[in-house]
Amino acid sequence: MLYGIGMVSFLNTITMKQISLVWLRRDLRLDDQAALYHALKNETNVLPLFIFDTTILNLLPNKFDRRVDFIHQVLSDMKKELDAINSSLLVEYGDPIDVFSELIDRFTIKAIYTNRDYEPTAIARDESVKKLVESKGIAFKTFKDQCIFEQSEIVKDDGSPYSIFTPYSRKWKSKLNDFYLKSYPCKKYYHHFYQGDDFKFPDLESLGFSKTDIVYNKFVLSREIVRHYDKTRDFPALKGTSRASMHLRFGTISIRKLARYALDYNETYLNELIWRDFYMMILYHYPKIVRHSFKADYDKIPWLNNEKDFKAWCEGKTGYPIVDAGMRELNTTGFMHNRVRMIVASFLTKHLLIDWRWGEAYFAEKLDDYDLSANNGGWQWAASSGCDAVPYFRIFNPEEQTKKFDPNRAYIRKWIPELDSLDYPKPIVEHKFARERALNVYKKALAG
DNA sequence: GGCCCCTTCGG
DNA sequence: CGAAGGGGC
Repeated sequence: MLYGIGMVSFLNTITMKQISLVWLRRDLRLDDQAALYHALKNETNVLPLFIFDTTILNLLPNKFDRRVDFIHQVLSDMKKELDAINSSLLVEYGDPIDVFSELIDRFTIKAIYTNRDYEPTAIARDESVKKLVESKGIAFKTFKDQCIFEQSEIVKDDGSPYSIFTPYSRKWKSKLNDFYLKSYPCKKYYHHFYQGDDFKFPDLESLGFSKTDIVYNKFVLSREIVRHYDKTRDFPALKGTSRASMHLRFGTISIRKLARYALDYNETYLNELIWRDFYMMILYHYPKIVRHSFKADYDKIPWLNNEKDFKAWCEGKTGYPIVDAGMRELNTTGFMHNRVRMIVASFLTKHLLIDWRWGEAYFAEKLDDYDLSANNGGWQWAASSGCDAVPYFRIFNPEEQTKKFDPNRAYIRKWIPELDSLDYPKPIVEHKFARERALNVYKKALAG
């Protein structure tokens, strides 16, 4: 009897097709995708896998999360595309280590292909998965896909990483050539996709989440916006930015495609893409910045961290219209124009002397395009604690920023309809007083 | 064996 | 694009 059961599972194993997995994470597309390309080129029976990672999902306080809904919609589209070529998509739910333990028993897996992620927790996760699968004789192969240049590809002549953007970007541009921007021609090897069984696709509710107002559409970059980017990007009332951030975050657009556009049409736009590479590189080399100031001295600042002020900032009730408009845009849509992100971050860290970590955590919760490297970089830039940050004595004046970048107050009025009524709050702190206070607190902390 | 040219190939 | 490698001389 025991012999019989063993025999059945033995037969199942040897008759089962050997497959290779492409573990999708923030690269949710089937074209110009590095890991997918290499898997399809080198292997047969290639099956894409996505894991709804409970170690991430369990930390999301709001079950109406646009990001989870977005991923779910993207995967649903992808599955249709794969179904159409008689292939499939494997979607799992759980801690990746447990999921892979289970998959190793369920399938005969030859190799796992995936694209590198540079966040410390992702690096640790991938290390432990690699250890697990390699102990079972399964290859674990990783590729560069998220950025143009990663890790130590752009370093100073002595091999050390840059911490100043301008020389970094110069080196970046000098190293760039068409080959780095070339699209990975995945379609050429589509016949190597796994053929056969259809795998169950979970609905959003079974993952513990609910439908939101987000609708996923394939991202189309506007050539006109990129062409005029340098002239329009700072005006939040205009449609002057590419709105690519969420697609870059989840990989529904290829960075190479955007960089080709940028190179052809607008240098300023290209620089913004280089900032993205720069901050990913910085996070890779200095993972301590997740919790600590890049410039250690700045962790000596005695933040006031007034809860009432923080709440007013979060809710868009500081009495500073440009700040409040930004926060309301964020709370309502999950997005905030980048010029306004800088203004609200400067206001929180300098006017209110609230720890940049509080602001960053709030953005992490609310931004649909939230990305650790870019957000940490942006917050530490505004707080002056970061690499190549704004100097501490440069404090954005909200009124001056408004005059320059929202002169007709069109953006402000869009988000604050009650602006001219008594319902709109008085400023929670006076600008001149707050500015002097910030200067004194920063100066004293950095001197001591 | 050494050099040059041309093709291939990598991310 | 630029490096590497094969073939011809």
